[in-house]
Amino acid sequence: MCAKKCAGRPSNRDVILDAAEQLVASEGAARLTFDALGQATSISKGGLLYHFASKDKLLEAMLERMVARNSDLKDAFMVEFEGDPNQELKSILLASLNSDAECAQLSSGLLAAAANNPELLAPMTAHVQQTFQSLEQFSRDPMLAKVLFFAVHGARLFEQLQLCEHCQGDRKAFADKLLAMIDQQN
Amino acid sequence: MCAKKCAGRPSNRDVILDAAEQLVASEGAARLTFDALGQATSISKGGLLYHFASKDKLLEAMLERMVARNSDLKDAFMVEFEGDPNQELKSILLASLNSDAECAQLSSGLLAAAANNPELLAPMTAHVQQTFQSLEQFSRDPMLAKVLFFAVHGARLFEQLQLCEHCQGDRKAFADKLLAMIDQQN
DNA sequence: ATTACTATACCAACTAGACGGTTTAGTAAT
DNA sequence: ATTACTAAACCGTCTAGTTGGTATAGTAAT
Repeated sequence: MCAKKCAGRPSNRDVILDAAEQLVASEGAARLTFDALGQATSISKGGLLYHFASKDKLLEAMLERMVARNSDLKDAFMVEFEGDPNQELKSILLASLNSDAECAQLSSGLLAAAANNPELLAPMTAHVQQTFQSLEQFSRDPMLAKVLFFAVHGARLFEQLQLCEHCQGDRKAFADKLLAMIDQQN
Repeated sequence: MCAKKCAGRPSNRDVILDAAEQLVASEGAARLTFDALGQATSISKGGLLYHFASKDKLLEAMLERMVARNSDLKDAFMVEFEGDPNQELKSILLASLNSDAECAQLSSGLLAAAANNPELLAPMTAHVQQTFQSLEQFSRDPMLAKVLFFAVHGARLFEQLQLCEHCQGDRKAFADKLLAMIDQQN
């Protein structure tokens, strides 16, 4: 619950979540097990279960962190695009597309939750709906915004599943194309 | 192996594959088990294993049928867009977006394979690469083509995961927007 | 400075059940 | 005769979750 201000040893919570994402990306959501996770982190199953009382809780935590990171990234882009008439749209898109190496497995949580217990996606659905409202409100061409939003997430999916290799190399060009399309809308 | 030309009773192969897709969509890839599939189809485990000797074979079959259906749909659209300068691109996009109710769970195979054994996606990767070459070759603006391609698959993903509700209702409008964007490219 | 206490962060061993897959023996439609 | 199964028992392995105990680090009274 408390990471810094409380007594006790420092927590491995984020280490575990990182390993979980990595595991899903490399081996598939079905092999995200406490045993495998224990091997990857050198933490015993008991230790893992101390942090996440059940597998569902672990999946929830993965989703939560994913949303939080995305939100932080969006805020950062909002600053970068200050003054741009399409600030909101651009920030949402680039946050989702994000290129930070540390967030490379951002959608592992999504896939893992979908595989193990789709009901866990409910809060995610709410978040998406909120984003869609934002797109609707702040975009001159909402349908274009929707298309670009889906494009970003399609690209992320293909990248995560390694269905295409050059997605990474072209990510900059891809992002530039998205921005150009936004600016060119009439 | 033979569905029509051989003697014996008619095969339930496709019935099984349909149920498998349905199961993945509603319960998640992790609950795609022979037991659950047997319950859903009223076919015994032995019967299922008669058709698909292992789970990997089942997943392979799901992917194969998915690709085959997509290919057939694309051919149908190629006829529909005969003479259109963007025939290829439009056909590829609409085939993937497809709206046939019977193919509603087209990407279940993808998610199930990704979850259980990512290595099974290798043929899929090849297929995607081929599609990308086609896009590169037949599109005036390949980057736009790529964006739209990802948009279609992003929309499919969100629909499959039920991350947004109105995707279905808006699918026609979404498709029209894609086509308009293709025609408007300069 | 020592002692006592508390909260956190684990570990090792175990259990009950689920899962993929096999086997066997038999049935039914064509 | 061939194909397409059913039914049911069975097996080894894996998995989530439990239990009961231990180690570490900070807190606070003495």
